[in-house]
This record gives sequence, structure tokens and C-alpha cells, in this order.
Amino acid sequence: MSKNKMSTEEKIVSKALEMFNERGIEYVGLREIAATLDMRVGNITYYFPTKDDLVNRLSLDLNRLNAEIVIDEVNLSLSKFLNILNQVFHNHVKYRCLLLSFVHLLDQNKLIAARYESTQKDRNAVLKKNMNSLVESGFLKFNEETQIEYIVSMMALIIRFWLSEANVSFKHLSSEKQIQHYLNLVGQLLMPYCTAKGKKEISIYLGTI
Amino acid sequence: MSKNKMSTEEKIVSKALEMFNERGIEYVGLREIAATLDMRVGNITYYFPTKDDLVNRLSLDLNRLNAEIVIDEVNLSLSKFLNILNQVFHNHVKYRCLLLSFVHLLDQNKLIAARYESTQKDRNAVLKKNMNSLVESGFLKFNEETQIEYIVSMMALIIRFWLSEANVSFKHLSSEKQIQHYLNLVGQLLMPYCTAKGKKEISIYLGTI
DNA sequence: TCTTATTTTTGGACATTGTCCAAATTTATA
DNA sequence: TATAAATTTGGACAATGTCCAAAAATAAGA
Repeated sequence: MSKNKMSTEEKIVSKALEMFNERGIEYVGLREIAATLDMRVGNITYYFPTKDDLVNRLSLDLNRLNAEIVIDEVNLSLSKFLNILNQVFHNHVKYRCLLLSFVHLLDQNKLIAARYESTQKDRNAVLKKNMNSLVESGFLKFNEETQIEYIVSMMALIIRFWLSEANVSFKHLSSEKQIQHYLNLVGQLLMPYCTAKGKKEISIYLGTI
Repeated sequence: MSKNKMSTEEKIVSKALEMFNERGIEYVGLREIAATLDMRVGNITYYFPTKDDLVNRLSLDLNRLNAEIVIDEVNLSLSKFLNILNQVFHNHVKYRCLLLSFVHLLDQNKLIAARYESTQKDRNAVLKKNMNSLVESGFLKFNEETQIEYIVSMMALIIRFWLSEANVSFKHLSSEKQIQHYLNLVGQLLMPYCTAKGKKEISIYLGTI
């Protein structure tokens, strides 16, 4: 992280993320970022012609970070699943500015909108596949297909907006405590559809974090 | 709604809501609103010194609208509860611009933030009281107190962010269909904690909307 | 090493934004 | 009708994202 060997572009990206996270994308001007880095605005627009391009870069970085999370689909357990969610939530905190501007970004930033469109269906499909894996390994049990759809919808809602809600309702709590709370919600969401084995593992996982 | 007998202030509020809903609060300039109403910006700032004041006015209007919804706390049933939620969701659609900018408004608009702070705890308390009413009238049954807390947390999340998610995931659906979807989610959320009587009423209510 | 390209950085312009205010106009009051 | 108050105007201000020609710094070729 030593600032010396950072390229100009890296410096801009890094500082922009820092300031955006602190005060919100919409409320940090490019000139402020430039001033902090002791350069002029035009220099930022040399690397990122528009602010949307800069924000899009951050969005790509978050995507890459999330893509690094390995999902063991064959041997999936409930604790592994919750652990993956835990990692996703931590990435969200690192790029919190994006999640807090989620709605506006999607109908303002064409670049991000286009990419999101193509990945969101995949995400829900992966969630659904994970639930089916957990059924097969005896952690979950559903009576109807609609119950899986319901669980997936709820999870999608939590994953997309947990940080937004935490930001308005649990601002006084640490990120760690916030994540704990929403992991707990996911656990309780799954509870009614757990086998005895599943209930046990959730309790253990939630008890140890 | 005839435009003639509207005062200047009413015209501004009405047109601002219309344009904000259409394109987002942050992306509609005061000069655009003024131009549409064939007046100058200064005229808007005469009634609303800052844009925040104008937005705050809309927020107050939404609060008033929601306050008009009558909650029969003594004879509450599940269908009545879902019906109330239905009305709230319709009000949200009318003031959609506010809900879509929810996060930013709360850490940008001091006026709205202060008011929200004082009402949000009440709202959760009301939700909790409603759940207890539904237990007493034999619609719901909880084994532990934590289950009620969980249900209330989930409902709060849905109520605050259903419109945001609908805006990114179900843009192609009509508002009516969107509301239907999220009422359904609430129904399925309650299902595992329903008595036979409760299950029946939810099925009926969700089957008829 | 000197010259020529190429990349990077600068400084200033532009239209637009929210905010502000003195002057002009309209409306109400006495 | 004369005076006071409320409303509307037009123009200013600083800050925003975007853009571009010229200057500076770096790399490449001789």
C-alpha cells in the first residue's frame, strides 16, 4: 500500500474509493480528490474521462473481489454458505459507496447498468442452486418449489440492501456487528426450512461469530 | 386537480413531485421545474429556500398520507394487516422519488434525518405490537421472542427497500404487480409462524389480490 | 547524447447546479 | 387613493462535471 510505487491511476482509484466511502459518491467532487492528491482535475479525466468511468472502475474492482470467493458447490454445508455470505458482506463494506448509491447508479451509470443486467440473473440462479445443494446434503427441506423461490428472493433483498439499512438504522454499530446482525437474519430466514442437522449447524455458526 | 385554482406553492410541490418521481430528485434541477411552470428559479426559492426544504415538504406529505391509514389494533386480522401494508405500498409508489433516494436523503437532508430518527423506533414498535395482536387473535404463534424480532426486522427491510429493489429488478412490471410480489413475500415470511387459521387467511388474501 | 514521438499534466474554458439578494411588480390593506 | 406587504424577477455567486489546447515530462530511435 506504499503510496510511492503507486501509479497515478492507482492513486486516483484508491483515494476516490476512500473519499466516496466516507462521504458518498455524489457528494465528493473530482476537484476535491485531485486536490487531495495534489494534482489538477484534468489529470483525473485523463484516466477517467467521466465520473461514471471512475465509479465503474470501482464497481469492476468489487466484482473481481467477489469473484475470488470460492464456492464449493459439491460439498456445500450451511456453515460454508453462511461463511461465503460473510465474505461477500465484508467486500460490500470495502466498497460501501457503491452499495449505498446502488439504485441511482443503476439508472444513471449506463456502464454499470449494462453489466448488472447480465449478471443478476446468474446470481439468483447460483443462490437457487446452492439451496438445492443444501437440500441434497440434508441441511434443508422444502415442501414446495415456491418456498425456494421465496428464500432466494429474500436473500437477494438482504444482500442488496443490508448495508443501506444498516447505514440508516445501525449507524452506531461497528461493521462487524452489523454483518453479524444480517447473517443472523439469513440464519433465521432458513430456520423453518432446516432439518435437525441444519438447525444444529446454523446455531453453531451463529453462536460462534 | 385543476391547475387554475392551485396556489403557486401547490403548483411547485405538485410539479416537483411529478418530475422527481419520473427522473429522480438528484437529476431534476430547480430551473427545470421553474421553466415547466413558466416561472423563474428565485420564485421557487421564495417558497422553499433550499432544495432540501422542498424535498422535506414532500416527505411531510407522505408522512401525512401514511398517518391517514387507520389501524384497527383491537380486531386486527392477517388480511387487515396485509391490507394496511398494501396501502402503505401504494403511498410509497406515489412518493417513489423519496424511497428511491432514501439512503442519501437520510445522511444529507438534516430536516428529514431528524424527523426519521424520532419516528423509526415507533414504527418498529407498532409492527411488534401488531404481531402480538395477531398472536392473541390466534393467527400467529411464536415459540420464542427472538422470532418476533426477526419478523419485525425482515418486515422493516421489505417496507423500506421493496421499491428500490423493484426499481432495479422488476422495472418491466406494473406497480400493481410489484406490490403483489412483495405482499406475497410478507405472506410467505409469516407462513411458518401461522396457525391453521392464519395460513388459511393468508392464502385467501394472497389468492384474491 | 541529441532528436523526435508519446504519454502525462496543466490551466483555463464551458454549461449547469443550488443558493442568494436587491429591485421590480403585483396584491392587499388602511 | 396611498401605503404596506407579499410575490416575482433577473442577475449574481461558487461549485460541479466535462472538455481541450498547450506545456511538461517521459520514452524511443538515431
